[in-house]
This record gives sequence, C-alpha cells and structure tokens, in this order.
Amino acid sequence: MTKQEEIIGLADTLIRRKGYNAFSFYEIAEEVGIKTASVHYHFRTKSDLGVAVVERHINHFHSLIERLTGKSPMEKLNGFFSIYTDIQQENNVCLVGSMATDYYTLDVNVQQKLKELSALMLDWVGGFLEEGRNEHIFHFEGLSRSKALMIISNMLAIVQLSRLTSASDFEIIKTSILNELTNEPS
Amino acid sequence: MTKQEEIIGLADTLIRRKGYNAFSFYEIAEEVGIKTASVHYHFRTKSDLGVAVVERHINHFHSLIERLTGKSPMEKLNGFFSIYTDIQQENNVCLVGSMATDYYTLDVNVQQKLKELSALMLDWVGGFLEEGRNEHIFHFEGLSRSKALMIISNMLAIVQLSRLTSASDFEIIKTSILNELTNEPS
DNA sequence: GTCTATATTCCGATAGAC
DNA sequence: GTCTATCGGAATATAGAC
Repeated sequence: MTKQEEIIGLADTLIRRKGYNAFSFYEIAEEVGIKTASVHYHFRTKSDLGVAVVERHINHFHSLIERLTGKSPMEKLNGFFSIYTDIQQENNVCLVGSMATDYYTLDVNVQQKLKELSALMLDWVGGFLEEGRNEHIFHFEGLSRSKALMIISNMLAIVQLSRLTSASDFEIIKTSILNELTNEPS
Repeated sequence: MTKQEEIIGLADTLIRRKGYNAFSFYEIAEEVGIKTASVHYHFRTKSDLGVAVVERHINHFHSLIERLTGKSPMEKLNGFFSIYTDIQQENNVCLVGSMATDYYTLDVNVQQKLKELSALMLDWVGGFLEEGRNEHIFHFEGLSRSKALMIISNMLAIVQLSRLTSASDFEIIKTSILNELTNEPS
C-alpha cells in the first residue's frame, strides 16, 4: 500500500466517524507518522483528499459490481448488505450519508464525485432488484429505482440512527428488508 | 420571540443545513445583529446551544403529538410526513440525521438529548402504526417498532440523499411508504 | 518526500467597561 | 445585555531547506 492510499484510507474512516469538517490533516499526519506539511505534499488541499476518498468508494463499488456479475440477485443483495454490515460494526456511517449532511460546505469537485457515487449505487441496486423480480425471487411493486431508493435509504439511515438507539436495530432493518422483498403476496 | 429563541432557531437551521461543526457563533451573531460575545451571554458554550436546539425539537415533537392525539392513524402519519416535507423544501436535513453523523464530536449532554429525541420519535411512530394496524388501516408484519424504524430511516435518509439525486425522490419515497402501508395483502 | 517555520484565518471563550 | 479587546488554540496552506 502506498502512502497515498494509506492517507486516503485514514481520511475515509475519519469522515465516516466524525464528519468531513471535524477531521484534520493533523490527525492523519499523526497516524501515518509524518507532519501535516507532508500530507499536503500528497494532497494539495483538503478538497483534493475529499475527491480521492469518494473516488476510492466509486472504485470499490465497481469492483463489487464486477465481482458479483453473473451471480444471483440474492447474492448481489447480500453483497450490498455486506457494505453496510462492515460500516455498522465499526460504528461508522456511510460516506454518502456523512457527506450529504455536509454537502453545502463541500467543494464543487467533491459534490460532483458524490453525485456520481450515489447514481452508481442507485443504478446497480435498482438493476439487481429488477433482475430478482423478473426471476420471481423478489416481490415488489412500482419502479425498481423506487425500491432501490427505499432500501438504500434504510441502510444509509440505520447506521446513523443505530448510534442513538441500539446496534441491534441494524439487524432488524436488514431482516425487515429481506422479508418484505421475498415474501410472496399471499 | 425572545432573542434566545431567535438564536436557537438560527442554530437549528444552520445545523441542518451545514452540520454542527460547520456553523459558528459568528454567523448567528451577524444574523441577529449582535456580536459573538453577546451570543455567549445567552449560551455560554456551543454545547449549551446544541442542547437547546435538540430540546426545541423535543418540545415541538411533544406539541405535534398532543395536537394529533385522538386523530386517526392516517392523520398522524401525515403529520409525521409533514415534518420531513418542510425539511425537504428547505433542502435541509433532519436534526437527528445531521447530529448522528457528528455524534462522536458532540458533548455528552447533546448526545443524551439526541437519544431522547430519537426514542420519542420511535415510540410515537411505532404507536400510531400499531393503532392503524389494529384498525385495519395499515398492513404490515412484525413489530410496530421495526416498521417505525423502517419508515423513519426512509425519511431521515431521503432528505440527505435527495440532495445528490433529485428533490422529486422525496415524493417517491413518501408515496412508496404509503402504498406499502395501505395495500391489502391480496 | 519530509522537514521546520510561518502565514492566515477562524473559532470558542472570557474579562471587564458601559 | 451588549460592547471592545483579547486570549488561546486549531486548522488549512505555503515557502524553502534538506
């Protein structure tokens, strides 16, 4: 792992733990074992680092999509769930949710990348939901994009909300989504 | 309206627009037409102001609950929706969502109040969902608290997510929730 | 690539006069 | 209640030596 990648990874975690405006170059520098000026060598501005963090998520998402291509809709759903299970176990929140909250304080380049990421998520989730419905594995009414919005919203929010209620609420949401999606209309 | 209330209202809007760590006493002072030192007279610390903002939401919520006591579950649901419709029209996010993101940077007093607010919301929404199910107006499986978690999650997240996608996605979510809740299992 | 040193700006907070 | 003045600290960012 290059030092650039290490910095991006640390920034990513900090943004999802404390929020974009609460993390500093100093925290990253300490963890990496260099000085803040050296962090600026790798990323000239905080916005540049922010863009890199979002791009990292876009790349990871593309990898996940590729890895699950050809798999069943249920496997894709579980792959999607696993993203948020990891987040929840660290008691962090989702990057999109964290940055959406700080949206109007972000540089336009970061805003743009963030829109790319959310569109990518929505397309992929909507896609495998539609697949699943065609194969009679999933059952839901309306547009697959609308159902994707519902499920993504549930995941995005529960990692935030469960900080205030209970970690176990995450499992409750996951199970509810799965039940509603797979229960045949009797 | 007292000056205290004005300051609380401005802080509230700023937290939901830019996030807790991105708003400053200076912005509030400018808007009120006083100096930052004077803001500190009304609220000794930023945490004190944060607590007051959350308490304001708790009070508003109690008012809403009281105003809708005795009304139908559908009217209560619409009352709940109206909170988020107002938020969405300002392109802001929900206080709980905003502060949950910044949770680990908050003073413990703010954290505590925030937990109160989320518990209050969950209890009330779960309550009228259960009412509606008993009256055969709403249809859903499982615990009413779980369904409340689902619906609150949808609302909390869509005001964040729609900043990145489209404002119209808010209506899509609202309609989807209503359809799922009122459609009889055929 | 990393360092020291520094420039700038901003923020929360307090003291004390009015 | 509000002001001026100020403290102390933290943050982003840059210049220039090594």
